[in-house]
Amino acid sequence: MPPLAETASLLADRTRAAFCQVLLDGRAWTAGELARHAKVQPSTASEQLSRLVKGGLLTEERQGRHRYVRLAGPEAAALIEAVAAYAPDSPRPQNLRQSVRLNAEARARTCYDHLAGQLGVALADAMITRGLVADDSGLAVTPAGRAWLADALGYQRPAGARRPLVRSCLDWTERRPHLAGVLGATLCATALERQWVQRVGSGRAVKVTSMGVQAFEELLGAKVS
Amino acid sequence: MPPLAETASLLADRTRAAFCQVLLDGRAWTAGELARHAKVQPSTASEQLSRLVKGGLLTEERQGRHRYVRLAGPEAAALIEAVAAYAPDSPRPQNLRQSVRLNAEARARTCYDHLAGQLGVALADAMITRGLVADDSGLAVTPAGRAWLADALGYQRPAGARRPLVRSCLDWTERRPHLAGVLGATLCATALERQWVQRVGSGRAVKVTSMGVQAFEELLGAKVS
DNA sequence: GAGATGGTTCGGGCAGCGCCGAACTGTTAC
DNA sequence: GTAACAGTTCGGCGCTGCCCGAACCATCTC
Repeated sequence: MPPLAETASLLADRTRAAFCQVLLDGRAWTAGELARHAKVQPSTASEQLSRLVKGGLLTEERQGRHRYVRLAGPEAAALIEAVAAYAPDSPRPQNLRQSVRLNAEARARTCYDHLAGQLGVALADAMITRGLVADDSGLAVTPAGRAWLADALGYQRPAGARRPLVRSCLDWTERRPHLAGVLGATLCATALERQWVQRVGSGRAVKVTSMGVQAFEELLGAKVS
Repeated sequence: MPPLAETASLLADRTRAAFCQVLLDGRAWTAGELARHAKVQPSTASEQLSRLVKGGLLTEERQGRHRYVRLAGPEAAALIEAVAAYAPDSPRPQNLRQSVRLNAEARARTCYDHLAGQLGVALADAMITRGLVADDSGLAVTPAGRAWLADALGYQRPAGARRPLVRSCLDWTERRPHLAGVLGATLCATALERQWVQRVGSGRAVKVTSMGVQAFEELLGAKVS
Protein backbone atom coordinates (compact mmCIF):
# COMPACT_ATOMS: atom_id res chain seq x y z
CA MET A 1 0.00 0.00 0.00
CA PRO A 2 1.47 3.37 -1.03
CA PRO A 3 2.04 5.95 1.71
CA LEU A 4 -0.77 8.19 0.50
CA ALA A 5 -3.41 5.48 0.89
CA GLU A 6 -1.77 4.32 4.09
CA THR A 7 -2.10 7.70 5.77
CA ALA A 8 -5.57 8.31 4.41
CA SER A 9 -6.74 4.95 5.74
CA LEU A 10 -6.06 6.15 9.26
CA LEU A 11 -8.76 8.79 8.92
CA ALA A 12 -11.07 6.78 6.70
CA ASP A 13 -12.98 5.13 9.51
CA ARG A 14 -15.92 6.48 11.46
CA THR A 15 -14.46 5.66 14.87
CA ARG A 16 -10.92 6.83 14.22
CA ALA A 17 -12.18 10.00 12.61
CA ALA A 18 -14.30 10.73 15.67
CA PHE A 19 -11.26 10.26 17.91
CA CYS A 20 -9.14 12.61 15.85
CA GLN A 21 -11.77 15.28 15.70
CA VAL A 22 -12.29 15.55 19.44
CA LEU A 23 -8.56 15.38 19.97
CA LEU A 24 -8.38 18.55 17.90
CA ASP A 25 -9.12 20.29 21.19
CA GLY A 26 -5.44 19.69 21.90
CA ARG A 27 -6.01 18.00 25.23
CA ALA A 28 -5.13 14.47 26.27
CA TRP A 29 -8.05 12.05 26.55
CA THR A 30 -8.17 8.63 28.14
CA ALA A 31 -9.07 5.60 26.06
CA GLY A 32 -12.32 5.17 27.99
CA GLU A 33 -13.46 8.74 27.43
CA LEU A 34 -12.86 8.39 23.73
CA ALA A 35 -14.71 5.07 23.61
CA ARG A 36 -17.76 6.62 25.24
CA HIS A 37 -17.57 9.63 22.99
CA ALA A 38 -17.46 7.53 19.83
CA LYS A 39 -20.02 5.06 21.20
CA VAL A 40 -17.89 1.97 20.80
CA GLN A 41 -16.74 -0.70 23.26
CA PRO A 42 -13.47 -0.13 25.10
CA SER A 43 -11.93 -3.04 23.27
CA THR A 44 -12.64 -1.44 19.92
CA ALA A 45 -11.28 1.89 21.07
CA SER A 46 -8.12 0.25 22.31
CA GLU A 47 -7.38 -1.33 18.96
CA GLN A 48 -8.14 1.75 16.91
CA LEU A 49 -6.04 3.95 19.18
CA SER A 50 -3.12 1.61 18.69
CA ARG A 51 -3.46 1.98 14.95
CA LEU A 52 -3.48 5.76 15.18
CA VAL A 53 -0.45 5.76 17.43
CA LYS A 54 1.44 3.39 15.19
CA GLY A 55 0.48 5.57 12.23
CA GLY A 56 2.11 8.55 13.91
CA LEU A 57 -1.01 10.68 14.24
CA LEU A 58 -1.28 10.26 18.00
CA THR A 59 1.10 9.90 20.88
CA GLU A 60 0.31 8.10 24.08
CA GLU A 61 1.35 8.40 27.65
CA ARG A 62 0.64 5.76 30.27
CA GLN A 63 -0.14 6.84 33.78
CA GLY A 64 -1.05 4.06 36.14
CA ARG A 65 -4.02 2.27 34.73
CA HIS A 66 -4.84 5.14 32.36
CA ARG A 67 -3.80 5.51 28.76
CA TYR A 68 -3.69 9.14 27.81
CA VAL A 69 -3.60 9.94 24.15
CA ARG A 70 -3.20 13.22 22.30
CA LEU A 71 -2.43 14.48 18.82
CA ALA A 72 1.18 13.91 17.87
CA GLY A 73 1.77 17.58 17.11
CA PRO A 74 0.75 20.59 15.08
CA GLU A 75 1.46 18.75 11.83
CA ALA A 76 -1.00 16.04 12.74
CA ALA A 77 -3.60 18.66 13.64
CA ALA A 78 -2.99 20.47 10.37
CA LEU A 79 -3.43 17.25 8.43
CA ILE A 80 -6.75 16.47 10.09
CA GLU A 81 -7.96 20.01 9.57
CA ALA A 82 -6.96 19.93 5.93
CA VAL A 83 -8.89 16.76 5.22
CA ALA A 84 -11.92 17.80 7.25
CA ALA A 85 -12.02 21.25 5.67
CA TYR A 86 -12.28 19.76 2.21
CA ALA A 87 -15.84 18.60 2.84
CA PRO A 88 -17.88 20.37 0.18
CA ASP A 89 -21.08 20.76 2.23
CA SER A 90 -21.32 21.20 5.97
CA PRO A 91 -23.73 18.78 7.65
CA ARG A 92 -26.82 20.04 9.43
CA PRO A 93 -27.35 19.38 13.13
CA GLN A 94 -29.58 16.39 13.83
CA ASN A 95 -31.20 17.11 17.18
CA LEU A 96 -31.58 19.74 19.85
CA ARG A 97 -28.70 18.80 22.09
CA GLN A 98 -26.33 18.65 19.19
CA SER A 99 -27.65 21.93 17.90
CA VAL A 100 -27.04 23.69 21.22
CA ARG A 101 -23.56 22.29 21.38
CA LEU A 102 -22.86 23.38 17.83
CA ASN A 103 -24.08 26.88 18.57
CA ALA A 104 -21.74 27.16 21.52
CA GLU A 105 -18.88 25.85 19.41
CA ALA A 106 -19.78 28.17 16.55
CA ARG A 107 -19.41 31.15 18.86
CA ALA A 108 -16.07 30.25 20.37
CA ARG A 109 -14.04 27.08 20.61
CA THR A 110 -10.52 25.78 20.56
CA CYS A 111 -9.10 24.25 17.41
CA TYR A 112 -6.18 22.11 18.48
CA ASP A 113 -4.14 24.73 20.34
CA HIS A 114 -5.67 27.99 19.10
CA LEU A 115 -9.02 29.79 19.11
CA ALA A 116 -11.69 29.33 16.46
CA GLY A 117 -15.33 30.09 15.75
CA GLN A 118 -16.72 33.60 15.57
CA LEU A 119 -14.26 34.57 18.28
CA GLY A 120 -11.26 33.21 16.41
CA VAL A 121 -12.23 34.91 13.19
CA ALA A 122 -12.95 38.21 14.97
CA LEU A 123 -9.54 38.15 16.63
CA ALA A 124 -7.88 37.39 13.32
CA ASP A 125 -9.69 40.28 11.67
CA ALA A 126 -8.72 42.60 14.52
CA MET A 127 -5.05 41.70 14.29
CA ILE A 128 -5.09 42.32 10.57
CA THR A 129 -6.77 45.74 10.82
CA ARG A 130 -4.36 46.69 13.61
CA GLY A 131 -1.48 45.83 11.35
CA LEU A 132 -0.11 43.10 13.59
CA VAL A 133 -0.60 40.52 10.89
CA ALA A 134 -0.38 41.13 7.17
CA ASP A 135 -2.82 39.32 4.91
CA ASP A 136 -0.81 39.70 1.78
CA SER A 137 -0.88 36.57 -0.32
CA GLY A 138 -0.55 34.42 2.76
CA LEU A 139 -0.44 35.49 6.37
CA ALA A 140 2.67 36.95 7.98
CA VAL A 141 3.45 38.57 11.30
CA THR A 142 4.51 42.20 10.89
CA PRO A 143 7.31 43.75 12.96
CA ALA A 144 4.58 45.46 15.00
CA GLY A 145 2.98 42.07 15.49
CA ARG A 146 6.23 40.60 16.66
CA ALA A 147 6.58 43.38 19.22
CA TRP A 148 3.00 42.83 20.34
CA LEU A 149 3.63 39.13 20.74
CA ALA A 150 6.55 39.91 23.04
CA ASP A 151 4.97 42.79 24.96
CA ALA A 152 1.35 41.76 25.33
CA LEU A 153 1.81 38.01 25.57
CA GLY A 154 5.38 37.83 26.82
CA TYR A 155 6.47 35.46 24.10
CA GLN A 156 10.06 35.15 23.01
CA ARG A 157 10.98 32.86 20.19
CA PRO A 158 13.54 30.16 20.99
CA ALA A 159 16.61 30.01 18.79
CA GLY A 160 15.96 26.92 16.68
CA ALA A 161 12.19 27.19 16.46
CA ARG A 162 10.73 25.51 13.39
CA ARG A 163 7.04 26.12 13.77
CA PRO A 164 5.74 29.07 11.70
CA LEU A 165 4.91 32.20 13.64
CA VAL A 166 1.48 32.36 12.13
CA ARG A 167 -0.51 30.05 9.95
CA SER A 168 -3.94 30.37 8.41
CA CYS A 169 -6.48 27.75 9.45
CA LEU A 170 -9.81 27.53 7.66
CA ASP A 171 -12.68 27.82 10.12
CA TRP A 172 -15.31 25.22 9.34
CA THR A 173 -18.21 27.16 10.83
CA GLU A 174 -17.29 30.62 9.60
CA ARG A 175 -15.74 29.45 6.34
CA ARG A 176 -13.09 32.11 6.84
CA PRO A 177 -9.54 31.82 8.13
CA HIS A 178 -8.48 32.25 11.72
CA LEU A 179 -5.01 32.30 13.20
CA ALA A 180 -2.97 29.21 14.01
CA GLY A 181 0.77 28.76 14.40
CA VAL A 182 2.80 30.12 17.29
CA LEU A 183 0.75 33.31 17.42
CA GLY A 184 -2.57 31.48 17.59
CA ALA A 185 -1.31 29.02 20.16
CA THR A 186 0.25 31.66 22.41
CA LEU A 187 -2.85 33.80 22.26
CA CYS A 188 -5.04 30.86 23.17
CA ALA A 189 -2.79 29.74 26.01
CA THR A 190 -2.62 33.25 27.42
CA ALA A 191 -6.38 33.66 27.13
CA LEU A 192 -7.00 30.48 29.08
CA GLU A 193 -4.33 31.28 31.65
CA ARG A 194 -5.54 34.82 32.31
CA GLN A 195 -9.17 33.71 32.26
CA TRP A 196 -10.12 35.71 29.23
CA VAL A 197 -11.93 32.60 28.11
CA GLN A 198 -13.08 29.51 29.99
CA ARG A 199 -13.85 26.02 28.80
CA VAL A 200 -17.53 25.13 29.02
CA GLY A 201 -18.76 21.55 29.01
CA SER A 202 -16.52 18.72 28.00
CA GLY A 203 -16.17 19.63 24.34
CA ARG A 204 -14.14 22.24 22.52
CA ALA A 205 -16.48 25.13 23.28
CA VAL A 206 -15.23 28.07 25.34
CA LYS A 207 -16.89 31.25 26.50
CA VAL A 208 -15.47 34.72 26.76
CA THR A 209 -15.45 36.14 30.30
CA SER A 210 -16.11 39.80 31.08
CA MET A 211 -12.38 40.14 31.69
CA GLY A 212 -11.87 38.69 28.24
CA VAL A 213 -14.22 41.15 26.56
CA GLN A 214 -12.24 43.97 28.14
CA ALA A 215 -8.84 42.51 27.34
CA PHE A 216 -9.61 41.80 23.68
CA GLU A 217 -11.00 45.32 23.33
CA GLU A 218 -7.96 46.94 24.92
CA LEU A 219 -5.28 44.80 23.38
CA LEU A 220 -6.67 44.41 19.91
CA GLY A 221 -9.61 46.71 19.50
CA ALA A 222 -11.74 43.66 18.96
CA LYS A 223 -15.37 43.76 19.93
CA VAL A 224 -16.48 40.30 20.98
CA SER A 225 -19.93 39.66 22.43
CA MET B 1 -20.19 8.63 8.00
CA PRO B 2 -18.76 11.97 9.12
CA PRO B 3 -17.24 14.21 6.45
CA LEU B 4 -13.69 13.67 7.68
CA ALA B 5 -13.87 9.92 7.18
CA GLU B 6 -15.80 10.40 3.97
CA THR B 7 -13.09 12.51 2.37
CA ALA B 8 -10.28 10.36 3.70
CA SER B 9 -11.94 7.25 2.27
CA LEU B 10 -11.48 8.65 -1.21
CA LEU B 11 -7.71 8.47 -0.83
CA ALA B 12 -7.63 5.36 1.32
CA ASP B 13 -7.47 2.91 -1.53
CA ARG B 14 -4.47 1.73 -3.49
CA THR B 15 -6.00 2.32 -6.89
CA ARG B 16 -7.61 5.67 -6.20
CA ALA B 17 -4.43 6.90 -4.53
CA ALA B 18 -2.42 5.91 -7.59
CA PHE B 19 -4.80 7.86 -9.79
CA CYS B 20 -4.56 10.96 -7.65
CA GLN B 21 -0.81 10.86 -7.47
CA VAL B 22 -0.22 10.75 -11.21
CA LEU B 23 -2.88 13.37 -11.71
CA LEU B 24 -0.72 15.62 -9.56
CA ASP B 25 1.10 16.35 -12.81
CA GLY B 26 -1.83 18.64 -13.50
CA ARG B 27 -2.63 17.14 -16.87
CA ALA B 28 -5.80 15.40 -17.99
CA TRP B 29 -5.57 11.62 -18.36
CA THR B 30 -7.96 9.25 -20.03
CA ALA B 31 -9.59 6.47 -18.07
CA GLY B 32 -7.68 3.84 -19.99
CA GLU B 33 -4.29 5.43 -19.37
CA LEU B 34 -5.01 5.55 -15.68
CA ALA B 35 -6.17 1.93 -15.66
CA ARG B 36 -2.93 0.78 -17.27
CA HIS B 37 -0.90 2.94 -14.93
CA ALA B 38 -2.56 1.49 -11.84
CA LYS B 39 -2.59 -2.03 -13.29
CA VAL B 40 -6.33 -2.60 -12.98
CA GLN B 41 -9.01 -3.50 -15.47
CA PRO B 42 -10.82 -0.67 -17.28
CA SER B 43 -14.03 -1.57 -15.51
CA THR B 44 -12.41 -1.09 -12.14
CA ALA B 45 -10.89 2.20 -13.17
CA SER B 46 -14.23 3.42 -14.43
CA GLU B 47 -15.92 2.79 -11.10
CA GLN B 48 -13.17 4.31 -8.99
CA LEU B 49 -12.97 7.38 -11.17
CA SER B 50 -16.69 7.91 -10.73
CA ARG B 51 -16.22 7.83 -6.96
CA LEU B 52 -13.44 10.41 -7.10
CA VAL B 53 -15.49 12.67 -9.34
CA LYS B 54 -18.54 12.38 -7.13
CA GLY B 55 -16.35 13.11 -4.14
CA GLY B 56 -15.25 16.35 -5.73
CA LEU B 57 -11.56 15.54 -6.05
CA LEU B 58 -11.62 15.15 -9.82
CA THR B 59 -13.48 16.70 -12.69
CA GLU B 60 -14.21 14.97 -15.95
CA GLU B 61 -14.65 16.01 -19.50
CA ARG B 62 -16.06 13.73 -22.18
CA GLN B 63 -14.69 13.97 -25.66
CA GLY B 64 -16.07 11.47 -28.11
CA ARG B 65 -15.31 8.05 -26.76
CA HIS B 66 -12.72 9.34 -24.32
CA ARG B 67 -13.22 10.30 -20.70
CA TYR B 68 -10.65 12.84 -19.68
CA VAL B 69 -10.18 13.39 -16.00
CA ARG B 70 -8.08 15.87 -14.05
CA LEU B 71 -7.75 17.22 -10.53
CA ALA B 72 -10.66 19.43 -9.57
CA GLY B 73 -8.38 22.35 -8.70
CA PRO B 74 -5.50 23.63 -6.60
CA GLU B 75 -7.38 22.81 -3.39
CA ALA B 76 -7.67 19.18 -4.40
CA ALA B 77 -3.97 19.10 -5.25
CA ALA B 78 -3.11 20.70 -1.93
CA LEU B 79 -5.17 18.12 -0.08
CA ILE B 80 -3.47 15.21 -1.78
CA GLU B 81 -0.05 16.74 -1.20
CA ALA B 82 -0.83 17.31 2.44
CA VAL B 83 -1.83 13.73 3.06
CA ALA B 84 1.02 12.29 1.03
CA ALA B 85 3.58 14.52 2.70
CA TYR B 86 2.63 13.24 6.12
CA ALA B 87 4.22 9.87 5.43
CA PRO B 88 6.90 9.54 8.11
CA ASP B 89 9.39 7.47 6.09
CA SER B 90 9.94 7.70 2.36
CA PRO B 91 9.81 4.32 0.63
CA ARG B 92 12.86 2.93 -1.11
CA PRO B 93 12.78 2.14 -4.81
CA GLN B 94 12.08 -1.50 -5.58
CA ASN B 95 13.78 -2.10 -8.89
CA LEU B 96 16.05 -0.51 -11.43
CA ARG B 97 13.46 1.03 -13.70
CA GLN B 98 11.64 2.56 -10.80
CA SER B 99 14.90 3.80 -9.39
CA VAL B 100 15.84 5.53 -12.63
CA ARG B 101 12.45 7.13 -12.83
CA LEU B 102 12.69 8.29 -9.23
CA ASN B 103 16.10 9.79 -9.86
CA ALA B 104 14.78 11.77 -12.78
CA GLU B 105 11.84 12.94 -10.74
CA ALA B 106 14.05 13.80 -7.81
CA ARG B 107 16.06 16.14 -10.01
CA ALA B 108 13.15 18.01 -11.56
CA ARG B 109 9.46 17.33 -11.91
CA THR B 110 6.12 19.03 -11.93
CA CYS B 111 3.96 18.98 -8.82
CA TYR B 112 0.42 19.68 -9.98
CA ASP B 113 1.00 23.00 -11.76
CA HIS B 114 4.39 24.07 -10.41
CA LEU B 115 7.99 22.83 -10.36
CA ALA B 116 9.41 20.51 -7.72
CA GLY B 117 12.40 18.34 -6.97
CA GLN B 118 15.92 19.71 -6.68
CA LEU B 119 15.05 22.22 -9.36
CA GLY B 120 11.96 23.46 -7.55
CA VAL B 121 13.80 23.85 -4.26
CA ALA B 122 16.74 25.59 -5.94
CA LEU B 123 14.43 28.08 -7.61
CA ALA B 124 12.66 28.72 -4.33
CA ASP B 125 15.97 29.34 -2.59
CA ALA B 126 17.08 31.67 -5.36
CA MET B 127 13.92 33.74 -5.18
CA ILE B 128 14.32 34.07 -1.44
CA THR B 129 17.96 35.15 -1.58
CA ARG B 130 17.10 37.61 -4.37
CA GLY B 131 14.45 39.12 -2.11
CA LEU B 132 11.57 38.29 -4.44
CA VAL B 133 9.94 36.12 -1.83
CA ALA B 134 10.15 36.64 1.92
CA ASP B 135 10.43 33.58 4.11
CA ASP B 136 9.26 35.28 7.22
CA SER B 137 6.95 33.07 9.23
CA GLY B 138 5.24 31.88 6.10
CA LEU B 139 6.04 32.77 2.54
CA ALA B 140 5.02 36.06 0.96
CA VAL B 141 5.77 37.79 -2.31
CA THR B 142 7.70 41.02 -1.78
CA PRO B 143 7.00 44.18 -3.82
CA ALA B 144 10.14 43.37 -5.79
CA GLY B 145 8.77 39.91 -6.38
CA ARG B 146 5.51 41.32 -7.61
CA ALA B 147 7.37 43.50 -10.08
CA TRP B 148 9.45 40.53 -11.21
CA LEU B 149 6.30 38.47 -11.73
CA ALA B 150 4.95 41.20 -14.01
CA ASP B 151 8.20 42.04 -15.84
CA ALA B 152 9.90 38.69 -16.21
CA LEU B 153 6.85 36.47 -16.58
CA GLY B 154 4.32 38.99 -17.85
CA TYR B 155 1.78 38.13 -15.21
CA GLN B 156 -0.91 40.55 -14.17
CA ARG B 157 -3.30 39.62 -11.42
CA PRO B 158 -7.00 39.66 -12.30
CA ALA B 159 -9.26 41.79 -10.11
CA GLY B 160 -11.12 39.21 -8.07
CA ALA B 161 -8.37 36.61 -7.84
CA ARG B 162 -8.65 34.37 -4.79
CA ARG B 163 -5.71 32.04 -5.16
CA PRO B 164 -2.73 33.04 -3.00
CA LEU B 165 0.18 34.58 -4.86
CA VAL B 166 2.58 32.14 -3.33
CA ARG B 167 2.19 29.08 -1.22
CA SER B 168 4.71 26.75 0.33
CA CYS B 169 4.54 23.13 -0.77
CA LEU B 170 6.60 20.51 1.01
CA ASP B 171 8.83 18.65 -1.42
CA TRP B 172 8.69 14.95 -0.71
CA THR B 173 12.10 14.18 -2.13
CA GLU B 174 14.01 17.17 -0.81
CA ARG B 175 12.02 17.43 2.43
CA ARG B 176 12.17 21.20 2.00
CA PRO B 177 9.58 23.64 0.68
CA HIS B 178 9.26 24.76 -2.90
CA LEU B 179 6.96 27.37 -4.40
CA ALA B 180 3.33 26.78 -5.30
CA GLY B 181 0.46 29.22 -5.70
CA VAL B 182 0.17 31.70 -8.56
CA LEU B 183 3.90 32.36 -8.59
CA GLY B 184 4.81 28.68 -8.80
CA ALA B 185 2.21 27.99 -11.45
CA THR B 186 3.16 30.96 -13.61
CA LEU B 187 6.83 30.15 -13.38
CA CYS B 188 6.17 26.55 -14.39
CA ALA B 189 3.89 27.51 -17.26
CA THR B 190 6.41 30.03 -18.56
CA ALA B 191 9.26 27.57 -18.24
CA LEU B 192 7.39 24.98 -20.29
CA GLU B 193 6.24 27.53 -22.83
CA ARG B 194 9.67 29.07 -23.38
CA GLN B 195 11.31 25.64 -23.37
CA TRP B 196 13.36 26.22 -20.25
CA VAL B 197 12.26 22.77 -19.22
CA GLN B 198 10.82 19.88 -21.21
CA ARG B 199 8.76 16.93 -20.13
CA VAL B 200 10.62 13.61 -20.36
CA GLY B 201 8.82 10.30 -20.45
CA SER B 202 5.20 9.98 -19.54
CA GLY B 203 5.53 10.78 -15.87
CA ARG B 204 6.03 13.99 -13.97
CA ALA B 205 9.75 14.27 -14.64
CA VAL B 206 11.11 17.22 -16.60
CA LYS B 207 14.60 18.19 -17.65
CA VAL B 208 16.19 21.60 -17.82
CA THR B 209 17.29 22.65 -21.29
CA SER B 210 20.44 24.65 -21.96
CA MET B 211 18.18 27.62 -22.58
CA GLY B 212 16.69 26.96 -19.18
CA VAL B 213 20.04 26.88 -17.42
CA GLN B 214 20.82 30.26 -18.91
CA ALA B 215 17.40 31.75 -18.18
CA PHE B 216 17.33 30.64 -14.54
CA GLU B 217 20.83 32.01 -14.09
CA GLU B 218 20.02 35.38 -15.61
CA LEU B 219 16.58 35.87 -14.16
CA LEU B 220 17.14 34.50 -10.70
CA GLY B 221 20.82 33.89 -10.23
CA ALA B 222 20.01 30.25 -9.76
CA LYS B 223 22.59 27.66 -10.73
CA VAL B 224 20.83 24.53 -11.85
CA SER B 225 22.73 21.64 -13.34
C1' DG C 1 -6.76 -10.04 51.15
C1' DA C 2 -11.44 -8.84 47.99
C1' DG C 3 -13.68 -5.94 44.81
C1' DA C 4 -13.94 -2.35 41.45
C1' DT C 5 -12.19 -0.01 37.53
C1' DG C 6 -9.43 0.93 33.18
C1' DG C 7 -7.41 -1.27 29.59
C1' DT C 8 -5.91 -5.19 26.48
C1' DT C 9 -6.13 -9.52 23.83
C1' DC C 10 -8.36 -12.91 21.35
C1' DG C 11 -11.89 -15.39 18.55
C1' DG C 12 -15.67 -14.92 15.69
C1' DG C 13 -19.30 -12.80 12.92
C1' DC C 14 -20.74 -9.67 9.65
C1' DA C 15 -20.69 -6.13 6.18
C1' DG C 16 -18.54 -3.48 2.85
C1' DC C 17 -15.41 -2.81 -0.60
C1' DG C 18 -12.39 -3.64 -4.39
C1' DC C 19 -11.53 -6.52 -8.06
C1' DC C 20 -12.57 -9.15 -12.15
C1' DG C 21 -14.92 -11.01 -16.42
C1' DA C 22 -18.70 -10.82 -19.48
C1' DA C 23 -22.07 -8.44 -21.81
C1' DC C 24 -23.37 -4.06 -23.51
C1' DT C 25 -23.41 1.02 -25.44
C1' DG C 26 -21.47 4.47 -28.01
C1' DT C 27 -17.70 6.39 -31.06
C1' DT C 28 -14.22 6.19 -34.62
C1' DA C 29 -11.83 3.99 -38.54
C1' DC C 30 -11.99 1.48 -42.88
C1' DG D 1 -22.09 -1.40 -43.88
C1' DT D 2 -18.18 -4.05 -40.52
C1' DA D 3 -14.58 -3.96 -37.31
C1' DA D 4 -11.96 -2.03 -33.74
C1' DC D 5 -11.78 0.65 -29.74
C1' DA D 6 -13.02 3.27 -25.28
C1' DG D 7 -15.78 3.08 -21.69
C1' DT D 8 -19.74 1.41 -18.64
C1' DT D 9 -22.84 -1.76 -16.12
C1' DC D 10 -23.71 -5.74 -13.63
C1' DG D 11 -23.19 -10.15 -11.08
C1' DG D 12 -20.27 -12.49 -8.27
C1' DC D 13 -16.26 -13.62 -5.58
C1' DG D 14 -12.91 -13.02 -1.89
C1' DC D 15 -10.73 -10.43 1.37
C1' DT D 16 -10.19 -6.87 4.58
C1' DG D 17 -11.34 -4.69 8.54
C1' DC D 18 -14.59 -3.16 11.92
C1' DC D 19 -17.09 -4.42 15.75
C1' DC D 20 -18.44 -7.05 19.74
C1' DG D 21 -18.25 -10.11 23.90
C1' DA D 22 -15.56 -12.86 26.96
C1' DA D 23 -11.56 -13.68 29.30
C1' DC D 24 -7.66 -11.70 31.14
C1' DC D 25 -4.14 -8.34 33.22
C1' DA D 26 -2.90 -4.29 35.87
C1' DT D 27 -3.87 -0.72 39.03
C1' DC D 28 -6.17 1.48 42.74
C1' DT D 29 -9.36 1.34 46.89
C1' DC D 30 -10.89 -0.42 51.11
